[in-house]
Amino acid sequence: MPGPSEELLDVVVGLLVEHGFEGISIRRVAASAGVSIGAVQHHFPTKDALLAAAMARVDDQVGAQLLRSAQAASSPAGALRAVAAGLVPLEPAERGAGVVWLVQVARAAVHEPTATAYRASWQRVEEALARLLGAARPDLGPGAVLDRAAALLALLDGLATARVAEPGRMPPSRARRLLDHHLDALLAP
Amino acid sequence: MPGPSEELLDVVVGLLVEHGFEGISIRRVAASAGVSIGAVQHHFPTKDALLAAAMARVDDQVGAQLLRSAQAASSPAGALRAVAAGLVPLEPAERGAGVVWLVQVARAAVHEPTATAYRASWQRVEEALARLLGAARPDLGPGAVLDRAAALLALLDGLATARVAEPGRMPPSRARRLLDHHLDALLAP
DNA sequence: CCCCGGACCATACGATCGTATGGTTGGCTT
DNA sequence: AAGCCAACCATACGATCGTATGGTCCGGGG
Repeated sequence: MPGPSEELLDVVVGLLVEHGFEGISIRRVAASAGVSIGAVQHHFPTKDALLAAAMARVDDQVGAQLLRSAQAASSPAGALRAVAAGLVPLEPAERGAGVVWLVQVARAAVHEPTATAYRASWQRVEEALARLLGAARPDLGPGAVLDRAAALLALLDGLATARVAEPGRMPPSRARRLLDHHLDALLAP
Repeated sequence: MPGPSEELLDVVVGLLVEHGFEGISIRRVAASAGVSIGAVQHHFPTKDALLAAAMARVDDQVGAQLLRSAQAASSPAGALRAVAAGLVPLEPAERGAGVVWLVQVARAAVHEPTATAYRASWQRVEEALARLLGAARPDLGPGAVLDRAAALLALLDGLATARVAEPGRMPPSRARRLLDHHLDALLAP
């Protein structure tokens, strides 16, 4: 059961998905959560702290979800496929997570504190992908594994971007097909 | 020679690169351009019109640049390579265009007018890539051409995102290597 | 029983925002 | 010379912003 702070963060995430960073204000968060301005201030001293906590929360949730799906797989190749699929908002219900990722990475381009957090998170993602790919393709050298993991991550980011911003051009079926095609070629001996 | 409106738009783009959409206000644009608030209002009636015009301007500039580099190539494969390289901010000097693209696509996720303009633009980009790829690989069926063009565009978007938000993890040399590797495999018979 | 600290609220302050209004140039046309 | 129009400016209005301040409520430990 989430505490009151977590409920506030979920409200922030909801507003972030709907209106982006520009649409977020302490007053709106308070109103949307049904509390007063002071309540928000009580849990998070400044707006920056509130936004940072909200982004850290979704980061943790996504990371935990990826870890779970990877551990549920029976082979490194299966785990790689699961993690890759988890990084692209294929279903419309996953669009929220994709929007949060997109507005966060755009903020990282112009806001240094956001950038440091994002870089650390995505560095870990690339390393995880490389680890799984190295286990699934023991014939590849370590340099090739790193580069192909980075290329895979770039494709995943691009698919996520298209899914979020252009769902018409990139419907779920197409995203899935492009992802599977790339993974098939990547995992072929 | 750019008129006063274009100078204002260039100022907007500069602020966009430095601070994103959140850092843009009529007053800041006016101050940064060395004119009054009323001057900005005279050329663009509202803030939305100003932002839309600024994004349309960079869109036109990028499109013209891509068209030029494609026409300068001597083969469809060369044109494809040129267009692909032009869509990724490889050099640090091109980072500005990448930042504008990233903040624009993030805004498209939460702002419908931005989304419609972005979708139209990127739809044209995918079609151009597919046309060049179809000419370079006549052995491919039209469906395969479309899908591989979309996968290439996703990779380019992901590389651009990483170049802008994580220049440490994705230095120019690595982005170029990943791009060339993908294009080599794509253009191989 | 007291009281104390965390959770929450009401309100206020100064700053900044987008936009509206009306006036002032300065060059060009007729 | 007269007038017109685009370009530009100074200022003002109401709204919203982030944050600070001081109070109220209430459940658990002394």
